Amino acid sequence: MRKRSPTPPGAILREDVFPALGITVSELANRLGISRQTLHSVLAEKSSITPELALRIGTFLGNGPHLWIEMQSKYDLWQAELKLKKVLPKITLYKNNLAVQPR
Amino acid sequence: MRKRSPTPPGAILREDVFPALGITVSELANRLGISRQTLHSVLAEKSSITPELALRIGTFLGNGPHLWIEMQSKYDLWQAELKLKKVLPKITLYKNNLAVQPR
DNA sequence: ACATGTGTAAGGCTTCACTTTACACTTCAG
DNA sequence: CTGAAGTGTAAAGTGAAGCCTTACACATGT
Repeated sequence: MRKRSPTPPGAILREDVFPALGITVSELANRLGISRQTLHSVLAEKSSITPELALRIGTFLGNGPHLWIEMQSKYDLWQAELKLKKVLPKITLYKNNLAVQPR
Repeated sequence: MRKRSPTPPGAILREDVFPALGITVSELANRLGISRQTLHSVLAEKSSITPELALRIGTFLGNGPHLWIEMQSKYDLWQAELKLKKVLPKITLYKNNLAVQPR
């Protein structure tokens, strides 16, 4: 388990990618075909990058959706680990009961 | 874009992994800490493998969540491509307007 | 002064995962 | 044969999440 949370994809988009584009938030939203508020909510890390949004961004940038999918997945996994850290230890490892049916 | 849909993770679980365990669906659900119906719904491909569930399964099997996360991601991406295949072509590729502000 | 872009909030819609309760069916042990 | 256990399925209810439209306040720059 990693020590600290992976950077939220919205932060990467807001701090690294978006500034390099030289367009406004509103225009980017238009180009992506989503509402300005939806994009804003992602940039503000209020909502996550859905597969559809990854596809839109990936198409617009020309780099494909994978980058964003993976970033979001890692972030989601981290969140899930946090949420389940109390219950996970209760799940006992499966041991292959090689003893099937004695004959 | 791939030609046909990736195998749903639920199918892998149902056809490959689960049969090798030698336990009942009810018991697996118990071990995972989820309801029998929830597990059934995944096995029947009615619902997907959430990050939390991937964590539970990965912990139980001892192989970690990544396998399931990735399988689900690929499946979700395929679904999204299907859903957006009409609108994606409308997203025009970003061309770096290297011409910033003429001075 | 006015237009444009932005942050933010609210209301409403829709989808989805998950739970509990419930019923019908099958299989198998006693 | 009877009953327990496992299963497939469905319904109802809850909560979370993404997305949209509408709306308002604020800043900036022409």
